Order: sequence, then C-alpha cells, then structure tokens
Amino acid sequence: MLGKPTRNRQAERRLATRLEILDAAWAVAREKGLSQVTLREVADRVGMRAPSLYSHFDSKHAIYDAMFGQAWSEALTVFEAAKSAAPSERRAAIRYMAHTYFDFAVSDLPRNQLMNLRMVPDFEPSPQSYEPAVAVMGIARELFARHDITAQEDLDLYTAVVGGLVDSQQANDPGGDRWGRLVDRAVDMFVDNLDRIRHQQPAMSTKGE
Amino acid sequence: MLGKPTRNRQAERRLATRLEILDAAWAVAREKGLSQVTLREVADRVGMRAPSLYSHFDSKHAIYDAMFGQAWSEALTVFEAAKSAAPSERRAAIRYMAHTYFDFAVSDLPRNQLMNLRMVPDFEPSPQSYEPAVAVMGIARELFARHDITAQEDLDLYTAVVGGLVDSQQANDPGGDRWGRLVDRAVDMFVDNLDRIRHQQPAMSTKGE
DNA sequence: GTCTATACACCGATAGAC
DNA sequence: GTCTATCGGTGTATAGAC
Repeated sequence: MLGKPTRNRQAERRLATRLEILDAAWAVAREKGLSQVTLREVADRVGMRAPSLYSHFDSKHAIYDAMFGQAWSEALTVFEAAKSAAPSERRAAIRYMAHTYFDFAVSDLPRNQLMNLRMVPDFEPSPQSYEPAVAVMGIARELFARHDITAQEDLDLYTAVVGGLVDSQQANDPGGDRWGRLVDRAVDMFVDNLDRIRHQQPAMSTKGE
Repeated sequence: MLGKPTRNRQAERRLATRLEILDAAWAVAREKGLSQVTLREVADRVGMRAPSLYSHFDSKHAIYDAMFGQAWSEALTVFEAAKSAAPSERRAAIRYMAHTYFDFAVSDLPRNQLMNLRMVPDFEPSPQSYEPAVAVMGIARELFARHDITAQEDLDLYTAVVGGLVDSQQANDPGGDRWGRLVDRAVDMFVDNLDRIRHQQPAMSTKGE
C-alpha cells in the first residue's frame, strides 16, 4: 500500500497561484502607484474575477501583508550578502551597509513605500510578515556590534539619518542622486560623532539594550 | 449716492463657512485619522449634505490642499518667531531651529502627515498652498546664511537628518521622546562635520546654489 | 450663490449557486 | 475554486429648488 505522495500537487498549484496574484499586484503598484492597486485590476491580470481572490487571500490588506513580507525577505537576502562582503574597517563597513540599504530602498519606490508603512492607510503588518524585517534589523545590529556599537541611541541615530536620506531622495529628487551623494558624508559625520563621544566618556561602551 | 460698502458681508460669510469646513476636516483627521476624512463625515459636522461642499471646494483634494496651506502657514508663524528668538551663537541657533521644527512636527500627527505628503495618495499641493512652505524654507535658509552655511548640500543634509528624526519618532515611538532626545546630538554631529570639512577645504565656502 | 436630491462609477467585501 | 449578484461605502457630477 502506498503512503501519501511526497509532493502535493494541489498545494503547489495553490502556492503558484498566490505568487501569481502577488506578482500582478506588484506590477500594478509599479505601473500605476501603490494606491491604484485594486482587487478588480489585480484579478483581471491573472484572469479572474475580483471575489475569486478571496479564495487565496482573506482581504486586500492580506495581499499588502504578503507583499510586505516579500519585500523584507528580499532585503534580508541583500543584507546577508552585504554582511559577508562588508569591509573589516569600521568606517568602511558602515559606509557599505548604508549604501546597501540606501540603494535597495531607492531602487523601488512602491516597495519602499510599503516596507516603511505610510502611504497605505490603516495597514499594519502581521507578526509573521514582520519577521524578516526584524531579522534585517538583527543583521544590522550584529554588524554594528562587530565595531563595538551597541547602544540603542547610536543605532536609533543611525537609522534616523539613513532613513532621512532615503525619504528626502524619494520625495524631492526621485530618480536622481542629490541625497545619495551625501551618504558617505553622513556616515562619516555619524562615526566622527561616535568617536568624539567615546573620547569624552570612554567608560560607557556597554550601555545599550 | 453711496458707493460699494467697504465690508462685503457675503464674502465674509463665505470665508467663514470655508474655515468651518476646514476645522471640521481637521477634527475628523485628529479623531479618526487622515484617511477617514470623508466628504459625508465633514459635511455632517457642519450641517450639510456631502455635495454641498462643492459650493466651497472644487474637490476633496482641494480641501486637503487648503489644509496643507493652513499647516504650512502655521509653521511659517512659528518659524518667524523662532528666527527672532534664536540665539546668536551658531551651534545654539541651529539647535534652536531644529527643536522648533521637531516639536512643531511631532506635536500634531495628521498635520505632519499632510505637510510632508505621503499618507494621502495622489495628493499634490497647488503652487498657492505651497507658497508658505517655500517661505519656511526661505527662513531656514536665511538663518543658516547668518552663520555662513549656504551650500545646498549642507542644507540638504540638515533637512534629511531632522526629517529622519521626526519620521522615526512618529513611526516608532509616537508620543514618546526616543528620537527627540537625539536632536541636540544630531545638530552637534552636523555642525562638527561642517567645521571639519571647512578646516580641510577652507576655500569652498561659497559653492552652493 | 447656496444647498439639496439624485445618480453614477468605483471600491472592498459577502452570499450562494455551480 | 470560481463564478454571478449584490451590499454598503466612497468621491463626484448634475439638475433644480430657494
């Protein structure tokens, strides 16, 4: 008597359909903007009627949620590679991480809009989709820890600076590099500030959470 | 024969109604969020039917546009006062301006969401409503010029840093001060970086746009 | 000019037949 | 699973009462 097949054709087909729907949603987002992603438009692109999408996703927010998870999973892949490829010297390493994040964020407008919330009113990611986002933060934290940067305030300041550069770039000069050119300088500014603070107070290096 | 009355009661009434509508829209935004501002809800609060709002505004976007103009006009008032009250020493002056902007932005979530776009899909402010926003930038530019900071890159870096602090604060710790505590440090970091760059290249002080 | 009633096109979501 | 039909919601256009 044969047992259950190791491959489940039905589950594979179902997963493929889910991915097809998400691809269509990304396509609409990139062509017409994130706010123009409607169930009818997405359904049309995959050859369905709008209500049929509910067989694969509980709601429109569930589609956004899955896209959010995809986006941060992509980021996780990029950051894991960057972690291995990063230079060993502190300033160079942080420059490398900053450029990695900046380029990734700026290269895809709707993806970044979705990843950093806003723009989709009332959308909150599920814990599951948030997982890769936490993992990305963990990688950044590890890399900073290599260079003895562990204080939460230091990481907060860094994320605010790099996030501010990304936001300014996308809002005021999309497609250009007016703020991209400032990434190295911003990192230098940050590292110099760290050095200065430690020089003044050399005994507070293991404070952060 | 009497000429035209100097006061136009009809125009006054019309303006008052416009302000009443905008106040109602702000109230909805603060109570339920910016995305929950609907014409029917706003109309209900001022004792009208939804289509009647079209006697006072061309569209819902026109309401957002007027709110955008109001918000930046408030900012202009605050910044003009700050300009007069700012300390004369450079570092202290920039700290003062940074705190002024940070506190203003953080104190009203929906206002800031509207001022810095996003969150309202497809909304673009009209040139007229954008005017006070430009004026605010002009004031900031003047104050920086007092301290010989005129290069566009320097201003770009500053706005990115302060904007990043505001965004981080509102997104990750609304109501708290986790990033607010970093404002002084961020300004110091910025000013130190300016000093360092000038010390290295003392002949590039009049480069910016 | 100001407001209302009505209507339209679109949205996300649900119910039920097949 | 996917369909059709439909619901309550939205922004908005228009015709007409006052």
